[in-house]
Amino acid sequence: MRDETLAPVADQPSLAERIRHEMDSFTPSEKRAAHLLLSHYPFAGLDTVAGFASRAGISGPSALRFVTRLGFSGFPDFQKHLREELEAQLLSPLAKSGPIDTGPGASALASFANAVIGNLKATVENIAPAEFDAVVTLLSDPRRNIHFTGGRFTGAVARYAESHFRIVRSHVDFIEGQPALWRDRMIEIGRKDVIVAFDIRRYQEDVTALCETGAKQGATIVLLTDPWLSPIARVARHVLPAHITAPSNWDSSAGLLLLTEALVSAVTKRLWDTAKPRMEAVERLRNR
Amino acid sequence: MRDETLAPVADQPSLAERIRHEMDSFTPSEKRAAHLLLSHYPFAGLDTVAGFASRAGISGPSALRFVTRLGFSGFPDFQKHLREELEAQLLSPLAKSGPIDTGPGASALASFANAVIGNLKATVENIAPAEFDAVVTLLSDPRRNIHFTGGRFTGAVARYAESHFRIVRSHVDFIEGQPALWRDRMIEIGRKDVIVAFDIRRYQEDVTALCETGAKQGATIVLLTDPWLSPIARVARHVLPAHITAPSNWDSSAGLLLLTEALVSAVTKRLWDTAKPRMEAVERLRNR
DNA sequence: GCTATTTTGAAATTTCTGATACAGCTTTTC
DNA sequence: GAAAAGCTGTATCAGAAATTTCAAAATAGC
Repeated sequence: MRDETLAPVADQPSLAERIRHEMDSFTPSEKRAAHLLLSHYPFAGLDTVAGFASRAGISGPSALRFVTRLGFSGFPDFQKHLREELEAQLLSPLAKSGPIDTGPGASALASFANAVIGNLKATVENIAPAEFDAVVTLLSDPRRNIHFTGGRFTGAVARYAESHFRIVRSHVDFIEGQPALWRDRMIEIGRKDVIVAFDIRRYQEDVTALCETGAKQGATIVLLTDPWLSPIARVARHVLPAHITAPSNWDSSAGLLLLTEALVSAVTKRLWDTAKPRMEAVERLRNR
Repeated sequence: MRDETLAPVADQPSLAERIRHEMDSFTPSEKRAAHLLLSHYPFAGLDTVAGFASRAGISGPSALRFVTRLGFSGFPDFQKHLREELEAQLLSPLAKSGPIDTGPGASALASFANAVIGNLKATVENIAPAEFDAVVTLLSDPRRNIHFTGGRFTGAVARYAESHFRIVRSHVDFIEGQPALWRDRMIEIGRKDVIVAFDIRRYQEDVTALCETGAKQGATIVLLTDPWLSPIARVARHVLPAHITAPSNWDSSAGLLLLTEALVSAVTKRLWDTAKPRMEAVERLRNR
């Protein structure tokens, strides 16, 4: 575990923080429950057990075990805590530094930007540092092969990731989503491989199929998705959810890009001794 | 079709207001319920019927009658409304505007995110609304052909743009940066064409060459670049600069993505009458 | 590759909650 | 001051929700 930071603000450590810190000690279904709760904190937890469980993609009993593990005597006790925390938070004088430009005259660009910024904050706050670090460690392992893939829109983000990682380290490639293009490549996927998949709602079946096939062959799956979790979460070792809703007819991938860039940055630092010469070599090739 | 998420703006009068307004017409026990609810709004209402009733000093049935009178079909319905109202209020952009967590123990992800958010704000503030609108108008002209292109990293953002615009309107394509791949296509480029180029520092000569060739043949160039301006700016009609510095060995493209998504959003709205059927058609093809 | 351990969900069980019927009480009206 | 109308609470019930049990499935350990 890394930082032992106490409450960043004045209030007592919220349940959300505790969950983030304990994230890596959770079982897979507990992690799912935790992700759901954190991504819609704390409202997801105010649902019924059955509702919460089904939204998290787990069974009722697993949801119960999750709250028991957090130290509550039962689901009602858990909900009571959430309500009280929420009330305390809402009644506290929230320091609200204003957004860029409020008011009806705000330009379309400015209000769109505000929404995106809100997404980025929510995304960061809902990701456990331990989970992020675990992914950094995984992607920094030079003995692993890293494969990036994504859906029709997220594919571009996957490419963006690949174009950076390709320079930082070796054994990096991009896999097109369409099954016809990866079927034959899968024979080489095994325990040494890591598949980093980008998949947000209107989840794509072909990407899911790719990950399921990979997982079956022993590959480690890292998933960057939305708070509702792509079905790939079922087979993923690590899940990093990003908020994507925007005042638009389209979802925003800015959160995914943020995570991607943060991962690139962290892995580059971690592998600096080997990454630096590689980056210099690339520069030399470009400048000739 | 995806659901049309509207901006979370001017919400209807909250339940609290309605209760205050109708207070006079309540029976004595209804007034007790109302007072409790208003004095601990809305948390008191999230309790069980029995809990709410006993705190209000009334019986269960009276509490039920109270919520029925407010127009809800039952207690669960009433609670659902309260939760939704609360969530909408808490998640409104205002609540998310301070910096994330600036302490020394802040995670790497959080401080990276703060830098990116700073970039987004700076980007928005340095772009003239008129310039942005002009680009929207240009990209909304159905008689124009739109070509997207970009460098080794920004190319992914250009692809992202293309994959959205391709659905919203026709005559959209992506041009690979390498001259060998576009030389022959340039013969078709002329006055009716728009080239949208993404280019940030370590400016790529091949992208510059593409734009210069296009400009010479009468195409309109739109450039998304960094504040130091790619050389393409000399031939560009419109320039949208984005801040890109981050606490990393790499630049951040988040500002470019923000501009891209804002453009997609604005053009989609502008062309809604024709974009909607196109989007529906794409959905239908995907779902077969 | 097999066993021991952990994790998980379907089904059964228990608890509790929201809803209702009805009788007593209070207030209003003539 | 009596009857009618309205309001309220007790007792009860039906249904839903939380919880427990237990066997299957997955995982880890050797």
